[in-house]
Amino acid sequence: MTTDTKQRILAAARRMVQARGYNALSFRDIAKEVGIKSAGVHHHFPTKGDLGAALARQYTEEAVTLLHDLLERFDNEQLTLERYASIFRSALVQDNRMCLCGIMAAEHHDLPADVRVEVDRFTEVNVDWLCKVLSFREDGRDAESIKRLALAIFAAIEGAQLVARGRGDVSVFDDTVQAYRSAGLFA
Amino acid sequence: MTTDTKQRILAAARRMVQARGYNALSFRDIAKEVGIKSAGVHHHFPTKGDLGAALARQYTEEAVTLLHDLLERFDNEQLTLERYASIFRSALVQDNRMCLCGIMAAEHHDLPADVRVEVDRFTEVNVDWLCKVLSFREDGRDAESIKRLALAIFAAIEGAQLVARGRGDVSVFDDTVQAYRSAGLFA
DNA sequence: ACCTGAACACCGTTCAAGT
DNA sequence: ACCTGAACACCGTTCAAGT
Repeated sequence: MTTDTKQRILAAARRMVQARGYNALSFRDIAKEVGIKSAGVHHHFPTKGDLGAALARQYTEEAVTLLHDLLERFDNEQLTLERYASIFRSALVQDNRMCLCGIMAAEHHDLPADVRVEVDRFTEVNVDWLCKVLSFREDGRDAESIKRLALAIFAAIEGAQLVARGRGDVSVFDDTVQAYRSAGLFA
Repeated sequence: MTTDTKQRILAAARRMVQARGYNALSFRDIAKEVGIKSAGVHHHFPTKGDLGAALARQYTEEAVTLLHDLLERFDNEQLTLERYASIFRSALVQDNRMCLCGIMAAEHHDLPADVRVEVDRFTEVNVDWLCKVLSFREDGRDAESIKRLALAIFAAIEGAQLVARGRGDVSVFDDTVQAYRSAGLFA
């Protein structure tokens, strides 16, 4: 049994959104890629909002397991955060794509409510994970201060990805993350 | 003599892009706001790319003079960077809008070449300005290190804006910038 | 359950035509 | 120079109909 239509729709849609955003997501383009008609796509995802929400949900789920694995083989903060940054880097390398939730955050105004919920959850998952990584430190930081720093690291990496993508140049991402490190934003 | 149609088109378009992005920019919506037909908008800006480029050019020009004034009344680094951050903050406060070039960076794939050029120039203007601010420091940093830090500060602030907008919460921006400061990314 | 064909009201864009 | 009306090929979406 081959991968079913629903999964192929999700895969095609994911690639489109990471490359061109939620607004540029087209049922007709998806249909062309999958080999059915656009009305057929609607059978699996009644509205564009349903597709977007499913997309973001799946994306966040994958992030959860990926980050879980990364935390399991935690050795030290620097290497772990380097691996974390390299996840965002790899999106840029793949045809200058962006984090699905990063690009969707920019389109906040056009997102249906249930898509927004998933975008928020992605941020939460990342911030919570970064909190865990940072709590390995022994600098007696309180939980609130850790949470703010975690949010800052997440925002900084999203920003590095956004600016590097705008320039169409991965080395901008590398330089920026390097500067974050030497400035002391993270280990 | 009142403001002419061309300027009113640019003003309406600016508001739309900062709220919903380049892709969501609609000639028919602009026409409705200005009080003419969509074909009339094309008389002033032949293509959507022409309008986008003019928009980004005007936006960057305004940034140039704004940043110039900010540098003229430079007193110390911390206050100057606080004023700088507050520019990006004010966009969020105005109906959760974004930096025009930030949101356009996310749409990089869909931008015509001449729009991309302007988005790049905005980044350059900001980075160059930050370099000047940072060069007031007396820590004997070389030019390359200053430039990387300037790029990092710009990317970090864009990221803070992006994430805060995604959550629809200005306080996320404030917390993040505060964390950048305590982490030592900037004074 | 899964998909198509045809229709709806929208796009950006073009172009001939009006003033 | 400035704008309109009408047309073009596109959208997302709906829905009745086919298998």
